[in-house]
Amino acid sequence: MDTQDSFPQRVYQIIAAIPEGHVTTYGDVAHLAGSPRAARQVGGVLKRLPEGSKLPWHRVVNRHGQISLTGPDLQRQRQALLSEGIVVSGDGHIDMERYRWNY
DNA sequence: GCATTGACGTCGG
DNA sequence: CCCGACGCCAATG
Repeated sequence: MDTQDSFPQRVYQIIAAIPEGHVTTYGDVAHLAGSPRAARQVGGVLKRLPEGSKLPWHRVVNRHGQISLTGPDLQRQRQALLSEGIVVSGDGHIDMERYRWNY
């Protein structure tokens, strides 16, 4: 067990705390993780997510309320969000005023 | 330990 | 409103 609350581990906990049907931004997660300027790192960590992680990484979008991913990954995230009852445009636009969540 | 990368954010034109 | 450039910070090689 890693008693060290390293950055990625904190990110995991924060994302795991996002209620279903809601989303948050990389900047918010980074801020909650203790580094408000490490928004890139949040994405970097999620990109290299270890296999088996059940984290709802699809509930994390950029501050524009749009999915930052591209290609098949974008569509995968979009489908996941739709499955949670979140309305997502074909380009990945989400109504942040309605779904944005923060601790 | 150094150099490169990147699922972001903010500013300027 | 759209595009380009810079900055930030931690992970990865």
